[in-house]
Amino acid sequence: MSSERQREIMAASLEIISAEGIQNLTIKNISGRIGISEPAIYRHYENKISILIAILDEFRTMSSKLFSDHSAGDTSPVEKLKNIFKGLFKAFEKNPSMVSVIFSEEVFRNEPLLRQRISEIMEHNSSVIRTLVAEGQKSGDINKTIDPGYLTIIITGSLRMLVRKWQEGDKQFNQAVEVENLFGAIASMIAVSKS
Amino acid sequence: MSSERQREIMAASLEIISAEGIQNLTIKNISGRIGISEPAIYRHYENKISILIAILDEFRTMSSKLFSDHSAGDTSPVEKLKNIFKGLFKAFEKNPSMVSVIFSEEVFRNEPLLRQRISEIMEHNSSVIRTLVAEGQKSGDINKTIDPGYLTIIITGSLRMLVRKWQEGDKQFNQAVEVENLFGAIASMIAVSKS
Amino acid sequence: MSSERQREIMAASLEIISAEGIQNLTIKNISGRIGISEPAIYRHYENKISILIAILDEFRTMSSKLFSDHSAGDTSPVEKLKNIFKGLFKAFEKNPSMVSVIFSEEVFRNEPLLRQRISEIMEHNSSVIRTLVAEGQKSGDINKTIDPGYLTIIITGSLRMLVRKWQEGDKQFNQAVEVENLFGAIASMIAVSKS
Amino acid sequence: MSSERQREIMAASLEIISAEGIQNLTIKNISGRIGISEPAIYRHYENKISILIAILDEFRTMSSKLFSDHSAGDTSPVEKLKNIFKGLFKAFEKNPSMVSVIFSEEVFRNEPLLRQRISEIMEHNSSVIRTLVAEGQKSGDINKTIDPGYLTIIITGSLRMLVRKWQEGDKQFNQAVEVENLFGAIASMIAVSKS
DNA sequence: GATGAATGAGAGTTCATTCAT
DNA sequence: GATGAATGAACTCTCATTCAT
Repeated sequence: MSSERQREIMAASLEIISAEGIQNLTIKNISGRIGISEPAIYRHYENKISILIAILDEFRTMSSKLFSDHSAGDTSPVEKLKNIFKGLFKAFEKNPSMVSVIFSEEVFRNEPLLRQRISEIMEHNSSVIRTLVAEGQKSGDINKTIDPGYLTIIITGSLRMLVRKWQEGDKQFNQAVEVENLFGAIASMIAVSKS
Repeated sequence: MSSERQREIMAASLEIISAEGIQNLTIKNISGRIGISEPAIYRHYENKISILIAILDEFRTMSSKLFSDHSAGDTSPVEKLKNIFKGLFKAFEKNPSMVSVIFSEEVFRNEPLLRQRISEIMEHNSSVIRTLVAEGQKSGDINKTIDPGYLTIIITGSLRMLVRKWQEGDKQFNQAVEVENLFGAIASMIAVSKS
Repeated sequence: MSSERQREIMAASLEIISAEGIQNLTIKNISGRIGISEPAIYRHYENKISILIAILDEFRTMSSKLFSDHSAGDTSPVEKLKNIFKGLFKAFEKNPSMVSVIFSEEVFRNEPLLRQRISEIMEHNSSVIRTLVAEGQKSGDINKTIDPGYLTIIITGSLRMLVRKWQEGDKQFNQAVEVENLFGAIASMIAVSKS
Repeated sequence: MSSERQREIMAASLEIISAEGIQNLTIKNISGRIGISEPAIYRHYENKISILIAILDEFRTMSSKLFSDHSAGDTSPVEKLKNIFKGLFKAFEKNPSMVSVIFSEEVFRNEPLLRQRISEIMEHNSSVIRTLVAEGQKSGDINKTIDPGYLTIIITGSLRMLVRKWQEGDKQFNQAVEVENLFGAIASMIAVSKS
């Protein structure tokens, strides 16, 4: 679907977002990084917003795939949640600039198309988690007394906060271990007490 | 400390951030909203960044006061956490634009002074929560098996996610109830199981 | 004639010109240096140009006094010229910012009042020198074959170049010696060869 | 090396400097004179300083060529000096705005890049003159008793003063004759007295 | 596909000066 | 005498985008 040049443009954009912040994502910077002229960009994308839409769409595809992949199989819902967590973090590690995009909602505020895309992604991911939570409560793995809606907020919020901390600390900490630990903490909290 | 005009500029800025997004926070917009000329702004603030710093500093004062107020007293640590949650939300309700500022980290990325301020606020708030968590574990109110660091991530992350949802949904939901419920969920999860 | 404040303003202006260049001579800088408000300046001078006019007028008085002082007496014309040179340099040393003013013609170009003042000063000084040269030629101290007009250009140009070099080198060299030497060179060149 | 537009911009800048003074050299004025928009300038020069640097660099090239051209050949050093004088004045006559640039040191004071360029040009020209003076003294054409350093100051200073006078008088006098005469005066002063 | 040149709109900021107090 | 507040005009520079080639 995307031409080579389009992928190049998306990659350059992500690099810029990651290295210099989304505020520095200008057509000039993108074209400069690729080594083409500014107008050349417009041969491949209608305008700047389209580039970001393309990036978000790719992120959507990736994250959607990740969520459905890991929510399938016959492991327990809790195990599935953990795998989603880990998968997501692995994806961020491979493409750290994605994090900046996801956290740039405020920047996109006046761009309905971008805003909507981000909402959709969040919504979709949330719903997968909510489903897994419900499943877990049904199967008796997750404490039934907790409202699944709030539990979803807690889980997604925790995950997001960890991502933020990772990003803030210049991506230095061993995220595999941290995810495992954070998830372990959540798991132990929501597990049915076996006394 | 702040002159009347300075407060007016801060208010106008917050209104703009809230209504049109931080991207539209321009000197022209600020001065236009107040009804003065653009250069007049510079009589009261050295530059645009200083305005944002002033706003963040006010937020810091407010939130710091809120956190220390509610972390005092002789109620249980869990109760204190709940009060902090509720107080914070009340503050946001009173000044909804503050939320936009807090979530604009990505926009401030290249402004060390702003970045630092936000970090400080977050760090301080986190540390208060961590202390309360530790207290709660010591007193036997909070489950000792959960690592206090991760628990803090979970609590702050959940809170943040709720704020985000509130903002996204155009601040329509009854946040008092939502906070109560979300916190109830967390509380039940971290409570020592009394079986 | 000048009030204390006026002198203070002139002094501050000269300090700024000397330290930061005439481009940085702003009402804000002047008032800041004195420790008064900007409008206060306008109580003492009609506008910025008036300040510079006052400075130039003072320079005119000083330099005019210096030229007439040294061109009197019963020493030889050449000796008088030397004393003028030395006196001028001594004045610059005492008030180095005057040099910047004198060399700022280009900046004053669009200010007829300033331009004229500078011209007058130069013209007057030139004419004194021309007179002394003529005297010297009459008395037989200076070679008669050289045109007094060109000789004046040579003398004033040399002096100016030395001032420039002094200024460029951050006023470090021993100007007393340099003036003496430069003038010695000129003197030997224009002296009537006594062979 | 310079594109047509770049040369056009340089020319317009020089015209402005010459006609309205360097203080009126604004991007708006430059673009207005050429008949393009202000931002268009930035396609051709990074910023305003770059334009001035380009101008100074061209002046450097021109003057350096002139100095080396005339300091070669088998005429006497004094003759060479004269030719340099005449060539320089011819260049100024062809491009009178160059004079304004050269005399704008005070304006450039806070621009290290420009300051340095001017210094380099002056330094280079001085050194060529100093060399010729030394040669002339060696060959017996110039009086050996005069220190070559001071003699260089005298020669360059005189030249500069003549340029200034020419500029001040609105470039009206016959500079060819004036240069010839001034140089004649200098030449007679430094010639070895043949008595 | 790509480029050089250009542009309208707008950004933040500075400056000399004025005016009511 | 002095000040706080304000302003019109100007300045340099950036940005997304367009168009002829």
